[in-house]
Amino acid sequence: MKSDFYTQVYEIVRLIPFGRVTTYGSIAKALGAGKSSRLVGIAMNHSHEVEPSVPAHRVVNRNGLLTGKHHFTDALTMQELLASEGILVKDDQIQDFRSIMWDPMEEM
DNA sequence: ACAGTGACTACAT
DNA sequence: AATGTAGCCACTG
Repeated sequence: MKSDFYTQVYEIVRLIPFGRVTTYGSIAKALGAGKSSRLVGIAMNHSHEVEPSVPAHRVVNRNGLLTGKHHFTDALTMQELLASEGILVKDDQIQDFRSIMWDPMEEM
């Protein structure tokens, strides 16, 4: 395998349930590399060229802010995808973020 | 092999 | 509360 780390990140992101979100830090911690939250973000940056596709819109920073929305085709794509899952987004901020937060550790 | 980079976080001012 | 600085580490050129 040529980049197990990225692959592991993608796997976890695909495990995120419909209508839920998680954070970069949580994913990093689930991989046993709690200090590599930045790498998770970088991995997501390549997620668009990976198969099968990864629901990157379900990954936000620890504040529930859509920091990576500009990396999507259009700046509003991420918010719309979330909205289609019943997740309310206001000014790039996920509403009731704490309630829909999903911890990947729970599935491990 | 070395230096730069980044969809993050935590701490400091 | 808001802004700035500093660790963090796998990947790329």
